[in-house]
Amino acid sequence: MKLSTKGHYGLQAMFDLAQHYGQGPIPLKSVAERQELSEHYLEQLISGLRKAGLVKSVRGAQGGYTLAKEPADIKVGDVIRVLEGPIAPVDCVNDADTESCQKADHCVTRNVWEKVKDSITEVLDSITLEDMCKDAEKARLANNYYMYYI
Amino acid sequence: MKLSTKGHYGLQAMFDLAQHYGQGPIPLKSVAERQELSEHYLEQLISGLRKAGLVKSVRGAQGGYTLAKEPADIKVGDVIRVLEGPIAPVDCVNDADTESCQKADHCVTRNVWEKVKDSITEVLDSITLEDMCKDAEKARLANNYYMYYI
DNA sequence: ACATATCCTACGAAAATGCTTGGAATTGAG
DNA sequence: CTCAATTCCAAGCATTTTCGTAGGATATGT
Repeated sequence: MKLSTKGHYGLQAMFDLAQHYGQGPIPLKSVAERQELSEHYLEQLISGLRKAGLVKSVRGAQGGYTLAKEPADIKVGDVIRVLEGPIAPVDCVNDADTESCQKADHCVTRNVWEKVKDSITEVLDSITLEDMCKDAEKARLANNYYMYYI
Repeated sequence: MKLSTKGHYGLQAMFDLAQHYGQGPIPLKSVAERQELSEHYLEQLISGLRKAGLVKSVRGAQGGYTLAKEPADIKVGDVIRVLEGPIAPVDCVNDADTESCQKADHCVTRNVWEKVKDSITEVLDSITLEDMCKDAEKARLANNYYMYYI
């Protein structure tokens, strides 16, 4: 039940873009530096996100990437589905899968994975990039408070 | 976010043992046949479950495996943790991981994975093998009903 | 004695992962 | 116009993981 680095790093990158939303195109180099990730590898990940319509790119000098929609309109689930494929612990609970298990109707273990799938989906689709930015801001304020009074 | 076949097949095997609980040791060969899995491969999976104390074995002719506890006392989460390792989409939300991310305290993406972890754990630990057996029985009855009246 | 089992170790093919490499195309700034 | 910054694209590649298979040793009821 592990996420690959695609989903892991990719969400970090999208969060970074969300934090700089409205500041024009952000070069991937700066994202990679802040998030301490390989720029070339990030490039591959963000390529998929662009094709999926989640980010927009501006080529050439002073170019970079921006979110294609407002942070409030991008769910973590949207990002993860692009980078990791369908959210489904086993193939037989993947709706898009044509040749799923014949026993599907009366398969009890399948029911377990269906519940897990629903549960993960619920969490990922309930969090937007804006939510994450607000969390970050809260954490920042809490940290300042701490530093000031101790 | 995929489960490996270890967790997938392993849970099927445990469910099979649960359905035959109280009938003495069940040879792996019969489990493998019913669940349509490789016996040799299942052997490796159940070996881990035995070492973890979830199943007991009886060697020799007329031997086999039985659950070490009642189906009601074995949670799906127990089985999955043995077969798949800690339930944690990324390492930095794995409590057992010593060298987790330094930024842990103020990492916003980490919070997302923490929520996902909690959500999966909640589901897997809320279902016991007995629950699965009851579901199977319900499905069986519903199916008979259907076959009888149509 | 023998058939039926568990137990154990090792091997191995195939796929996925996590990048790196190298270069082409685009474009704003000097 | 030139140059540096940047996206875009395709391929390669080492490592790890996955998903088993193979072969045999050990135990035990009949």
